[in-house]
Formats: sequence, C-alpha cells, structure tokens
Amino acid sequence: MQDANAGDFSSRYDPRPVEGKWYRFWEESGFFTADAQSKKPKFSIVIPPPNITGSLHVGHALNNSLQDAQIRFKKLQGFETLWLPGTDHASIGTHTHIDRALAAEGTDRFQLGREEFLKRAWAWKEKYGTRIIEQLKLLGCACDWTRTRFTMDEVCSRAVREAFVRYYEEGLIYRGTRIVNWCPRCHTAVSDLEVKHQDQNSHWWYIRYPIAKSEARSPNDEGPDYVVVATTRPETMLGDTAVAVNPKDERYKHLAGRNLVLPLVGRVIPLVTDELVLAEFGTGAVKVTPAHDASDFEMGKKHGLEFITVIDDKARMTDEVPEKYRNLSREECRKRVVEDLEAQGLMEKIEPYKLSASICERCGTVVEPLISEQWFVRMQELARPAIEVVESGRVKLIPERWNKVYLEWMYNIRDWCISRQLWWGHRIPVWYCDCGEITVARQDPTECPKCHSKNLRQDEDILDTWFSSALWPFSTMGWPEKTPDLAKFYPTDFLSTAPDIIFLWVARMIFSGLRFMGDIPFSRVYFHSFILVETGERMSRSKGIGIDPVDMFQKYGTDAVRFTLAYLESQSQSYRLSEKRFEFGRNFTNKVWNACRLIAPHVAGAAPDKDNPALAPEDRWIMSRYGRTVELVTGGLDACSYAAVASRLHEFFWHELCDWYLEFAKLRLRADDAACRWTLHHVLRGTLQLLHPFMPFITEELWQRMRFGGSIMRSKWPEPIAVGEGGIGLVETMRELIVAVRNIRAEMEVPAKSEVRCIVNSTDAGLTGFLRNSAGLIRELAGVSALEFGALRPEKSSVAVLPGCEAYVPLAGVVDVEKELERMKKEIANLTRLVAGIDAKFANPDFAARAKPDVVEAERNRRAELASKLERLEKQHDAWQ
RNA sequence: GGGCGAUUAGCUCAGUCGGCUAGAGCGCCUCUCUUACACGGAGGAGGCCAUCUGUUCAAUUCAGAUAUCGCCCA
Repeated sequence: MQDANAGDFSSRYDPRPVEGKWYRFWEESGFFTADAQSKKPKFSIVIPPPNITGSLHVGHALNNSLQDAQIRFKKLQGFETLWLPGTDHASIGTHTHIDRALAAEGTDRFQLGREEFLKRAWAWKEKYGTRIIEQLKLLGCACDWTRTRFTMDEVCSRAVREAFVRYYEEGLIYRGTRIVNWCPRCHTAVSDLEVKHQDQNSHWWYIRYPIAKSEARSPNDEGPDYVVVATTRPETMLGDTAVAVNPKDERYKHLAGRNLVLPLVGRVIPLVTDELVLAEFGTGAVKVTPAHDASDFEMGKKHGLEFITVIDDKARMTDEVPEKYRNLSREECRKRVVEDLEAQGLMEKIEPYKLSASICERCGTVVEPLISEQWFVRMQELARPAIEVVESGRVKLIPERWNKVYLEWMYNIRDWCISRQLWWGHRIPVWYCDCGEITVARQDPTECPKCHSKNLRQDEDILDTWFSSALWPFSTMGWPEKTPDLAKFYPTDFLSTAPDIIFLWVARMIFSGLRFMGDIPFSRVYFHSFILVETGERMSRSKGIGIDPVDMFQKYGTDAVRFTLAYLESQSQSYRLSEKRFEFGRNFTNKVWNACRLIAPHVAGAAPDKDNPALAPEDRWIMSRYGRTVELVTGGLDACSYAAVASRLHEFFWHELCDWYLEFAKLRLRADDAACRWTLHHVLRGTLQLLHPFMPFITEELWQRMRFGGSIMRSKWPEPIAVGEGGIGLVETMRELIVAVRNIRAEMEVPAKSEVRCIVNSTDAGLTGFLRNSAGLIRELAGVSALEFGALRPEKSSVAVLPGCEAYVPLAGVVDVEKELERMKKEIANLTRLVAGIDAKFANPDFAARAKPDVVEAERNRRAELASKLERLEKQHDAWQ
C-alpha cells in the first residue's frame, strides 16, 4: 500500500495520477473477486452485457456508475459482493458492421460464405470485444473480471443449447410457417420488438377492381361495374387473391359471392365477406394479399385463399407477377403499377396520407411481411409466472410505474420468433435427416437416431441474440451445472438497465429464470433515465451529437463525472445534459480534496480517542448533521434515490462541513483541541466512505493520505454516532448572528477595509455565555473587530433581531445611516406580510377546528415568533426616528 | 388509437405525508485573490409552480379536463 505524503498536497485535485494507480491496486489485491465459499451474506449483480461492437457512451457511464455504487456500498456494508461482467455477441448488430465493411470491399456475406464470414466476425470480436471492458475499468467498475463472460463462449453456449432442448422437449418451442417481419437488407426475420414505427408521407391509392364480365350481370344490377379498394401499398396488388367487405355493408350486399378481375394481372378473385373488415374505413372494400400482410394472412387462412408470394427475400418482385414487373424493386414496381393503372383509367383517386411505416430497428430498411418457416417460443405458459412475480412484488421494478408497462406487455404476449437467417450467433441445435426425422440434441449427433443415416443437415439458422441474453443471470454462473456460484449468488439482488430493453431483455430474463432455475433472476430492477443532449434530442454517434464519457473522464476526472451523473439521476424519464454540468462534479471533488488538505495535518493517522472527549456544542451540531447524512445516504442507496443521496452529500460536505464546521475548527485546531480532532476524524472518515460509492478514486486517495488504515474498499460502512444534541440551538443562533452581521455589512455597503464592532444584547445567560466563549470565532467569521455585550443600542447603529438576542452594529461615520431605516422598513414589511398570512389562516374558524393539532400548534408558535421579532424591530425603528 | 411521463427562477433540475418565507447547481449583479480551495469566499436579485374546474380548513402537491412537449405500445 502506498504511503501518502502529505507534503505534495497540491491546491487543486489532479485525478490523472490517482485513478489508474488505485484501480490497479484494487484489481491486483483481488478486491473485485467474489468468493463463492464465503459465509457472509451475498449481494450480486450481473452487468447488462454491452455489445462487442460498442464503446462506452454516456448511458453506459451512468448505468455502470449506478451499479458500481451499489456494489461498493454493499461491499462496505459487509456483503460478499459479486458484480459479474461480460459482453454480448450482438448478432444482428455485428452483422450490420461487417456487412458495411464487406460492401466497401464490393462484396457481401453470401459471396464470402459462412465460414469466412465467421472468421471475420471472430476477428472483429477479438479486435473490439475488449474495448468497452477497458472503458469500464476507466470508469472504476468493481467488476469481478475473473468471471468475465461472453455470450458465445463455451459456458454460455452450453446453456443456450440446454435451454433450447428443454423448451423443445416441453413443447414450448415449435417450428411454423408464419408471416414474419423480414428485413430485406439484413436478410433475416426479426421479432416484433425489433421493428420500429416511423411516420412517412405517403398516399392512399384508390383502385378500381372490375367485376368479372364472364358473370352475366343481372338486369337488377345498378351502379358501376367495379369495386374501389383503397391501399397504401399498390405494388402488393399483384399478389391479391381476394377483396373483402363487411357482410353488413349495404353498399356491397348485392355483390356477395361475385368475382372480380385483378387489374394488370387478369386473375379472377372472389369478393369475400368478413366481420373484421371495417365498413367505415376507406371504401369499405379491402384488397387481400395473404402472402404480404399479417392480417391478410389470417384472412387468407380463414377463407381458404391462395397465397401468392410476389416479393422475395431481397424485396424484389418474383416470377409470380406479370413479366414486365419481374425483378423490380418494391419501390420501382409501385411506380410502374400506379402509372399503368392510371393509363388504364383504373385509378379512381390518390389522397395524401401519413403512414406509420415499419422499419428495421438496426438498419432502417422498411420491413417486408413475408411468409417463411421459423422457430417460435410459445409464450402463454411462460408469461403466467412472470406476471405473478411482478404483481406480487417479488420482483420489484423501480420506478414503480414500469410495472404497468411490463404487465401490459406480458398480458398481451405473443409468440417469440427466435430464428434468424444470420450466421454470427448460436446455431439452432436441430438436425434434419433425409428420412424426415428431426433431431434436437444437446450434443451434435453423428447419425440419425431413426434410420442411422450419417447424412444429417443442421438447421442453417441461428438464434435471436436475446435468446442467450435471457439466460445471462445463470448461464454466466455455469448453468445447467450445479455450480458453487449459482448456489451462492443466484438469484441476483439488483439489475440496473435502460428502460428501452424492458421487454427485449428484462422480461425475458424473468420468464427464463423462473423456467430454468425455478426462481426469479433478480429481486430489484432499476430503470435509469434517458440522457438527452442540450437541445432535447437523443445522442447519436451518426449525427455526431452527444458526449463521449471517456473525454469527460480526462477533462473533469472520472469521480466528477460519476458524481454529476448520480446527482442528475432522479428517476425521471429523461433529462438534458450538457458538458458544462460536469464542472459541478469537478468543483466538488476539488472541494473534498481541499478540505482534506486543510485537515490532514491535524487528523491524519491519529487514531481517535476511545472515549468521547468533552465535545463542544458545535461538535455535537456537526455530528448531528453527519448522522442524518449517514441515514439518508444509507436509505437512499437502497431506494435508488441517487439524486437525493448525491445532493445531500454535496449539501452536507460543502455547506455544513466546509462552510461552517471547518471554519469553526480552524481556530480550535491551532490550539490542538482534542474534541475537535475527534469530531473531524469521525466525520471525515465516515463522509469519505459515504462518498466512496460515487467517487471511488479520490476517496481512496484521501483515505490513504489521511492514513485511516487499510483500503477504503475494505472498510466498514459508517453508522451515526450519538453524542447528544446539547447546545445545538446555540450553534444555530450563532450561525444566524454571523449571517445577520455579514448581511448588514453587505447591505449597508460597509467598505471591506472598515472595521466595525458588534454589540449583542441578550437576557439569556446561556446564550450570552456561549457567544462570549465563541467571540474569537464570531469576530473572524462575521468580520467584526470586536464582539461586545450590552443592553444599549449605540446611536446610529444597524440592528439584527434574532431569536433570544439582538445584535447592534454601530455605523456612525462609516455609512449613511438613513439606509438603515430603509433596511428596517423592508424587513418590517416582510414580517408583516408573513404574520398576516398566518392570521388569515386563523381567521377561518375551520382551520383551528379541522386541521391537525400539531399543524395548528406549529402555526401558532410561528406566529408568536414572527410577531415578537416584528414587535422588537418596530420598537427599534421607532426609537430611531 | 391506447398507455406512461413532463410542464416550478434566464438554463438544467429537486421538492417526502397536502401545512416551513417553494429550493439547488449553473448563469446574472455587488464585494473579495484573507495562511484548504478563485474549480474559492461573502452578500444579492430573480418564481401567477402551464391553464381551467373540483376536493379540502388549506393545493406546487390530490382528482378531472385542456394545451404543449416527450417516451413506449399497436
């Protein structure tokens, strides 16, 4: 352990030589490493694994600061803590990056081939996979790096396979042909959650579908010989296999059972009736394209319609359409179709429309609903217990409002499409044999269990990344093996995350944990705020707006950044952050540094006396404030009230400890006052500990410099020290006196160099005695040359009326005394207003009758206090006239 | 369309159980480089708590509505 040298205490805190030094020390000392054999109660967290493609952004910095604060807090409270770190392979995200690189080389993954592509992906992982880990170390995270996991390493992959096989055996995984969200750019199916909606300017196209001529028109037929349908996707009409209307719609009743001719194609299609068609919507007649729309798909099955795929997996028109449209892109085809319809007089009208387009969250391409064979997880049964644990509060979501969001989603759960037509990820453990046998196995099979053929084909697809992330709280600890880590650390105690992955990740961990571990994965989940840039926009690397936390660490110090982020984290939905805000944290770290710089020579290394020395009132005053701070910080960390905790620490340290107690202490330390040293020792030691979860580096550095013993990481979390409250009121009055005199000096514009006296008039012997004893302090802090006691107010003096005393500051010859009358009038007016306010309450008889007695009592006391002050002030004012 | 959140000082935000002269940081104004800190110290100005209607002895706080902004789901 390094011995601090008090001699090199610079006047400004420089974080650079401090941070790396202590991080290495902690890591090398094994402070981050959890012991599964420990007898201590445990506290465990699994990190939300950042993507290997990622680097630290300000959201990560916030989230991991909060987790680190919890871990360090619990460590000091004596828990055996585990913070298990790792990274996520991010299948589709990594694909997007590599695809981009391949495109730049003029190729793509299909030309490259699966094997070569995977080589690239692993190389990518080797190159970037540790970048964010290094950044988490810069942040100071007390993660157990000996347990670092990657979602595709062997332990996690085994868990994925186990989970898939168990689900399959229990009938919870099935393969089915469904219409899915297909991203033609990523060339894969994506789940509902990975599709985002974006408003786009588009149109309603009203198209005439002629009634089939082959059917003799009955003489009773009236109206036009066509049906008008409205659509937002005219190009899909080439795949229409029906038109549907509501059976109750009078406009179409006479056409029931008739056929229509599909324009441009010539296909004869039926007019069907279906309750689900809304007569009020559009023309009341809708085109039905079962292969390219999710609700049309259902309707197609219901009415036994033909499924014609007219758009392929690259979003090009298939051979199912007339030749002239084949191989066109969706967009080009739309243009041609519209032109051709107009040319044939079949376009009734076109109206502008704001369309909510479905786009791929990853690459922004418009997704195409496409029929394909995919693997799904049956969700109904899994959701039930996942609902129960949140409703019952076994899993507590913080802030609580997220319960409703979570539960709504779970109540309306839909089956989860888990197969992806990608290569980077966990390959689906399913093998097909020519004999038709399907083998789902934990170990790769060498032959077909039915026909013993060696010719097996593994499913080409991989699993959704979130399938493995869902297992993270236990796969990382070795499941399905029964490991000591699982026995000791599962379920975990806390999860901190961004709210945007509540369904993608949090919900899925809950049902997976319940299913496979038979227990919740965590008992508390904290959803942190979303950080916006100054203008209220989202931070975005591609737009080049946002704040790079690593830059901030260098510029302001990591502790400063962490403390600032905690100070701003008030459980709100989002807040705006500008770089300048970090000055708040920097100034605070500097303040902490300098307070220790002041005190170190007096307190460093000195073990406090066993017995409390005779404490002065101001010692009890600061001990009382300190005790309240300990309680608030301890409770606040458990409640995730980070902003409240950080602002209390700031308020206490700066405005109570530094502004007052240290000023009191300066004079006493010169006299080597034992009680003052005792108090400072306890307060400073404890406050560094309270700050440690937010500011790990500087608190360790100062802990060492103060020679408090060992490492702060191994110290025991403080508790309030009861020293009695005697004399605290005297200290409060003294502070009021000092403030009042300062105020007089400033308001009366007493020149800085002018010396003024202060005369205290009080009949309270206790108070007088205390103030007399503290005369040196008061002179110093109030800026007066002499503190005297007496009942007479000198002529031409300014007056301050305080509880239990009055203070006079003679100003004759110093300033224009007329100002004093003005000053007093202002104060009198203020007091009069306040008294009138209280009188108004009492004027209402219901107030005294119906308000709580303690409230009435408090108001009565307050009125008496104000009235007394007012009366005395008026007396002084009148006497001066 | 449904759900959630926000609206408080010039800016960014706190505000617990309904009752304290509604607070903080930054910015602004005045003074101050005094032997921990000018990344500091002292003092000050600045608010119809979005609007309306209720409930209540009492509303920034609770309820309902409106407006504006944001997030999520469909």
